[in-house]
Formats: sequence, C-alpha cells, structure tokens
Amino acid sequence: MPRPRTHDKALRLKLLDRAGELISADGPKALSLRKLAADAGTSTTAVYSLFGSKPDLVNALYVEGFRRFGERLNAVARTGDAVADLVRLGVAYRASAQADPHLYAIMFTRSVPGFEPNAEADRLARATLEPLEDTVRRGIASGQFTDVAPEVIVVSSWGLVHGLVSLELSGNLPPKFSVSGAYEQALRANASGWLK
Amino acid sequence: MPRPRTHDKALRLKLLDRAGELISADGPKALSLRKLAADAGTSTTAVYSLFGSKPDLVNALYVEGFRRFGERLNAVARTGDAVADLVRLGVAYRASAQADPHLYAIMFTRSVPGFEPNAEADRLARATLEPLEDTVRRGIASGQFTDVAPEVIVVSSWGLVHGLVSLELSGNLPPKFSVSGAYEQALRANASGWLK
DNA sequence: TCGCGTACCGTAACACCGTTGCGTTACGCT
DNA sequence: AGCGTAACGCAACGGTGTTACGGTACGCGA
Repeated sequence: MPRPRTHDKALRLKLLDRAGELISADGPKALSLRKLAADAGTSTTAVYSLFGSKPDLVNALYVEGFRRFGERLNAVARTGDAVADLVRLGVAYRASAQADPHLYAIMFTRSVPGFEPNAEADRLARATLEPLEDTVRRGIASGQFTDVAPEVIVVSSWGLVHGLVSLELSGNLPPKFSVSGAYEQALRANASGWLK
Repeated sequence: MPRPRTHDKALRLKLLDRAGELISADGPKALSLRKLAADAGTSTTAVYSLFGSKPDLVNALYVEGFRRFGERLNAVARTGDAVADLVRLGVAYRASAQADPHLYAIMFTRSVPGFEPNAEADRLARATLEPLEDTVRRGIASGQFTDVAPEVIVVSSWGLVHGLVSLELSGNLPPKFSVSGAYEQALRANASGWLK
C-alpha cells in the first residue's frame, strides 16, 4: 500500500560511512545532519527515520568502532607468557586507536554532546575486552600472577593503555616525549607488578 | 574620555564562577553564552570583550581546573618511600577529579567542541605534575627504581591514574566493580613494576 | 558649568544547528 | 482507474556562537 522505502539498509550504511568520514576528516564538531544528508543525497529526515536522532547515529558509530577494536584485539597471537601477551594486547590497542583517532574519541571521550552509549552498546564495549580478560585469567591460573580478582588486573591494564593512548591523542604528553619507546616499557612494568 | 568599564575584572570572575556552576550542574552542553550572560546580569558581548570567544572562556576554566589540581597534589605529604608516595599522589589525583568531574572533563576530554587549550594553558597543565616528577626522581636517585628516564615512569603513572579515573567517570567500568578497593592495589602494582 | 567627543556596551541580526509538524508524493490493492 | 496509505522532504521552530552597529554615559576641555 505505501510507497517503497528509500530510507533502507543501503542508505543506512551510506550515512554511517559518510558520517565516519566527516568525523575522521574534521572532527566530531564537523558532523552536521544537514551536511551529512546533503552529501548522501537525501534529507535530514532520513537520519531520524533510520536512527532516531543524532546521538543515536553516533551510537551506531560507537558500536562500529568497538567492532573494529574487537577484531584487532582478537587477532593478537598469544605466546603463553602472560606479561608478553599483555604487552602485545596493549600495542594492538594503541594501533587500533591510532588507526582512527576520531572514532576512538567517540568511544572513550564524550566528544559529541548529548551522546551516551545505550545499554546494548555498553555491553558490546565490555565484551571487546574479552581477550584481555582471558589473558589475565590464564596468567593467574598458571601461577604467574598473584591471586587477586581478575577484574583488578584487567581494569588496571585497561586503565594504563587507555590513559596513555588518550593522553597521547589529546596532546597532553610532553612535546619531545617519544611514546613508542616508553609505551612497551610501561606496559611491561605494569604487568610485572602483578607477578608473584 | 570614555565611560568607565563594567566589563571589568569583577565581572570576569563572576562569569567564570557562574560558568563553572552551570557546567558542574548540567554538564558542558548546558553552558550557553546567552544563559550565562543572563545569569550574570550582562550581555553576551561581555564574554567577547573579556575572553574573546566561548572556547577562550573554557580555556580560563581549564587553567582554573589545573590550578586546583596542583594545589591538591602539592598538599600530599611525602613518606620518603617512592611506591607509597606514588600511591598517595594517585589517590589525591582521583579525589581531585571526583571533586569536580565536569571540570576534569574539560581538562582531559574534549567535551566542549572547538576548545583547544592554548600554549600557556598547556604549559601550566604540565607544571601541575611537578610533585609526581619529583617523587619519581627521588625514587630513582635513592636506588629504589630502575634507572630509566624519569619521564617514562612519570608518564606511565600519570597514564594509569588518568586512565582509571576517566574510565570510572565515563561509566565504562563494569557496573559492580568496586573502584576504591582496586585503585590503590593497581597503583601499588604499577609502581612496584619499576622497583629494582 | 556646559557640552562635546569618545570609548563602551547591549540590541538585533546573521548563519548555522538539531528537531519536528505537515503537506505532498508515489506506490499497491481493490 | 482510483483510492488509501505509508514514506518522504520542505519549511518552520527554538536554540546556538558570533558580530556589526547605534545609542549611551561618562570625563575632559572650553
């Protein structure tokens, strides 16, 4: 009975792609629904029928960001040594953040006012850290790490990499500070702190 | 010859105070120049003659945030034990962030689109970490810590506390995770990783 | 003391934003 | 063929940061 929808799945992907490009090119501030709709050859209404609102569209980007993040973390090969594995995961974490800094900003800093990840997105975000949890549990089970609650080591490691990466991306680190060199050193020291 | 200025230093402080209150109450999104001017009994022009622009006003808040931060960190009493001192500094860091989360957001996440700290503000921000640098240098000099470049340990410690605090504030941590308990444990483990 | 000059300040406009009501359009079924 | 209806885009609404401009209120010189 109705006319066929042009606000369909294809348009949804097109908007998502273009929104990612706009943000990657000029930052979250440059993402305007009017510009986005014009670029995609549709009207701003499309965003509302497909996503609900601008924050909801950003939520979709957030989910996509964690999907890519998860892919990279899952691709990390394990050595069996817990400390070495934590270092490898940390390096992959940083590489992932640097691959798309603006997406990282959406995921971990509230750079789009009004956007809060919804419950499902939050759940996904946490699931992304599964490789990390796995590594920590193995480290404790094998007797390398002290026998504390795994979440403590997980959150500690996550906090360190997130802190270093976000300080680096926001330009808060000393100008001449070489991150690459110190990064692995810091990861190793942090992981070593949990050794028996 | 001219009329006396009412856009003076007193008004500047009033605007700064009120801007801080608005942000603390309803987040950075709620800071609008019109509302701010109305609250302070003046016009939006005042912000432009006193600060230059909205980002410049936020820059002033940024500076104020780091000033308070520095006060708290400087007030931490030293024990002489480098690990214990790093833990104390980390605890003060978290307390400071929790005392005004929205100010912390301005300082460390780009929550106000268009705002970038200027060079002078950046310099101040780094100077705030002096107590941390001092502690690390003493730890190395006394032979407790391995003999690496002090910046490496400084940035590593800063990264950990910043990462944990910002994950906590942004609600990214597991729901039932008790931060208070794990926090000091993580700080101690991280600092211990640099022991000889 | 009066009035002029001038620096200052608020009003109002501009361009833009996210959002939404509403009239139009274009299809599928009868 | 024509009607019902769902989907769509235009245009308006209230808001934003920013700025040009015209009125204002003072201090100094006459």
